[in-house]
Amino acid sequence: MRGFSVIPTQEMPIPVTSLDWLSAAIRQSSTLHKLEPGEALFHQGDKASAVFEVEQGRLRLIRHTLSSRDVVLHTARSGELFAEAALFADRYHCDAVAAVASRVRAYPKRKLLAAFRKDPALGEHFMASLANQVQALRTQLEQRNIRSARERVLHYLMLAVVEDGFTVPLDGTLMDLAAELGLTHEVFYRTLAALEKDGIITKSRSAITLRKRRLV
Amino acid sequence: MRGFSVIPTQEMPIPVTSLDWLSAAIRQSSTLHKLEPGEALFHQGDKASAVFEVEQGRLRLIRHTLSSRDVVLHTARSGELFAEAALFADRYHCDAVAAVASRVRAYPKRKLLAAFRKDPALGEHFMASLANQVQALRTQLEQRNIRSARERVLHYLMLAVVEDGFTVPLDGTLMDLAAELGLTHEVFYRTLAALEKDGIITKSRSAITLRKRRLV
DNA sequence: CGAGTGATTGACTTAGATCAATGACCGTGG
DNA sequence: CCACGGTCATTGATCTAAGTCAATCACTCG
Repeated sequence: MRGFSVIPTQEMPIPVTSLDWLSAAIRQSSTLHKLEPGEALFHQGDKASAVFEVEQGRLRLIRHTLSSRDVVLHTARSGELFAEAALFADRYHCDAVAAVASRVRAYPKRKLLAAFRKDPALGEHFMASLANQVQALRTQLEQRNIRSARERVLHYLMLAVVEDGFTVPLDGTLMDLAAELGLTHEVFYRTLAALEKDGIITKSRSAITLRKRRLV
Repeated sequence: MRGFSVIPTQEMPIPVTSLDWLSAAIRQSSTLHKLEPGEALFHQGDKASAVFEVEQGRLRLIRHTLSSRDVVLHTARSGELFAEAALFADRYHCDAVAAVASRVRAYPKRKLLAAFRKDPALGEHFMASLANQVQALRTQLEQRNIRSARERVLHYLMLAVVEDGFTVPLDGTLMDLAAELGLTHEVFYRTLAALEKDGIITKSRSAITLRKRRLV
């Protein structure tokens, strides 16, 4: 069984979709949108009316620049919340376009803000979730500063570890993990193989385990 | 004169130190701390009592892992706010250690929370700033997914542009910029040189300018 | 006027990307 | 029940762009 491990949210690198509390409180006023591949959810300059959650699929946030080319600001994946800044902005400052067929839940900005005002605890929740995301993203960025694949992977593993301090449960595919680390899957496989050969980790289908070490 | 350009906060890649409003409101209850190189500001497990701003210097946020080695979660630089998550956590989950002699301003958590409760607008401000940081960080991460130095630099330039859509003012040194882009300064210089040779940009001491292009 | 730092360019090396092939596994439909 | 197509995992061979080492020049600051 996967996807069952209880991982402290702070520890995890990315989505941290603990907007369950959000859903619970605001679900009823949210709406669902289905998008064809290539279809736009909103455009740069549109009135910012909602914050979104990707239920399924993948959306690209794209900025159109004056100097011709378009720039991808972010790719939002399954489970992620995006366009949070819409809460405080008047208009969207980029396009959101489905990269593949996607399903998106929209949380109306006014409702959210109203809910936050009415129930400050809810607002604090949201604030906390943002703060955690900031931390996680900064950590991921720090990780990307590590050039060596081996060190990068180790950096990740040491942080992705569960409470025992040694086990990293594997939830998705290794390919996805490779992408998250900013490595090609080939290099990632090789690196894991090398680490295993050097006795630094052991690897099973469901987890990677750091071996205890005496010396640094 | 540098450091004078007015850049919409959303656009910028990283610090976005628009906590001026914060300072204004809470400055008086904040305290200043001076740190020697190597000196710790707080330790993993300490009661989380404050959020900090680097006024000068550079701090490393370090997590101690069970599997011996320490991991750098983040390096906070001049102007950056850090340990925001302390607001919602009971204890710090990493050490903060001065990388060089540094000066740090501490904003007591209780004061901040109290202020947010008393003046919801202030809280919303803070929330907005967090949301913007999340966006900026995600964008920077997207940028790091671009392997080619040339494309990465272009990606950066197109987003760092001021309102005219073509001018990127140079505030710090090119070396710093290179680091921010995750490139060695040599490669960065070469890339800029190549882009200039190809007529895609022009470069002066104080700015880089994207040349208009007809075709993609 | 020297020391220190940033900017710049050349030469060389290498780690990671890329291309390719193979086997394991899994669901599905006949 | 099995053959087939698809995805993931894995490994080999090769290539190249980015990293590394190194040298030079311009500039600023005491």
